[in-house]
Amino acid sequence: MTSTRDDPRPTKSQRTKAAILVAAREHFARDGYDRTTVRSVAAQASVDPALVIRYFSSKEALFAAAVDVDLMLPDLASVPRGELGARLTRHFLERWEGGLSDDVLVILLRSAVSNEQAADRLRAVFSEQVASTIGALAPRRDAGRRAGLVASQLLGLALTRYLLRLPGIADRPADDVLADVGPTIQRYLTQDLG
Amino acid sequence: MTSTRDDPRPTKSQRTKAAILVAAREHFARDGYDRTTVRSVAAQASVDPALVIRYFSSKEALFAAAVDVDLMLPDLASVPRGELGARLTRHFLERWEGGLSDDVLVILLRSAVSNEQAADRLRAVFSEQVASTIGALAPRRDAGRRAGLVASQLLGLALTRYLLRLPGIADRPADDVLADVGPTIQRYLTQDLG
DNA sequence: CCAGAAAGTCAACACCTGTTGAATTCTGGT
DNA sequence: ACCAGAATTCAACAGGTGTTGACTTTCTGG
Repeated sequence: MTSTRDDPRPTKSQRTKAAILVAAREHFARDGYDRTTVRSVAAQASVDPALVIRYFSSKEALFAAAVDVDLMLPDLASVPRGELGARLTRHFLERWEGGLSDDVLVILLRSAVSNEQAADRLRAVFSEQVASTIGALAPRRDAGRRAGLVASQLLGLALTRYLLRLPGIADRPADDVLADVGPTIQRYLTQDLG
Repeated sequence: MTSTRDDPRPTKSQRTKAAILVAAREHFARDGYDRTTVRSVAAQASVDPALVIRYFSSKEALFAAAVDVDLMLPDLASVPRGELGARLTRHFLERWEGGLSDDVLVILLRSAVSNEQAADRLRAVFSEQVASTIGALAPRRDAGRRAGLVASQLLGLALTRYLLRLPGIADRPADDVLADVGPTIQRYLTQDLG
């Protein structure tokens, strides 16, 4: 055996497993679930296709592993009520735009649109992370409604800006977009709803 | 020859061609471009796969034909300025929700996310139809910006409501959604922008 | 009634997919 | 230097894809 446990340096197989995961994220993000092939992921990780299956059992399981995500939403409870919209929107933009970011969000959105399993996953992330965070701010009765509205605007922003790259929204600086969209989110979070 | 022209009853081949198109729209809408197979479209149209190719040359061309769409945007010039948001949002919801509707919008959005050709097409529809309609209302300088914002919210609504079926937005009556989202669109269309 | 065009089918191709089990190479401990 | 066991590759499978060209059926005008 190479090491029983607590070896700080990851074992060889752990490292290639991680490399496969990185390559998989890149491909899933760029091409979506269907167009991503086990062979292309393997090639990019400089590895045999069979190894990908050996480590992850199947393409579906590889996807599930690639998309295990934490939105890292800020704690909105400590934010002044009047800045909620701007704060949440900025966080969202940074999470998408950050060069360091794993491409997990792109993967999830791109794949969820044509893959029911991915859609399940996204709905789960949404209700566990977004809806519950917002639930902490609003009366229970409104929480789902507000969360849905926020999601419709923020995911719409991601869709048009990062996936479709629509002119008029994709070609503007993040700060400008923030200034326009932030107030909408603020309204959805705090405004009286009929 | 069966008829030179202006025969009111479509010829046989025109009818099966149309049937293929209907089947194709249904499959592209439900499954997206990649998962839709020429064979399954042919089967649903009760026709040989080869015929699909014979009539449309290739799967890509079939897709292009299936997605040739007219948003049928209302003429916003005749709408009172204060009702623009509600009017445009209602039109949009009806266009998606209408049982009679061809599934063209679902197809376009679902496919555009993972298919660059479809994305081109959607950007074209957007700039030719949405951006120009809005351009008629706003100063040229703001038009692109407003159109982008409107698209981000309306496509986000479609995404979360019809494709992802997020709870909190998909399970509410259209009128409720209209009441919440309409004012946002109104703001994007008419409000002063910094 | 029948030639010829139109409409549609058949069988096959070349290629690509996820996945498998056996075979091979690599590596660390004694 | 040896060798167990981990790490990885090889070759192949069964099934599905878009597309093609030759063939057959169906229709129609003279």
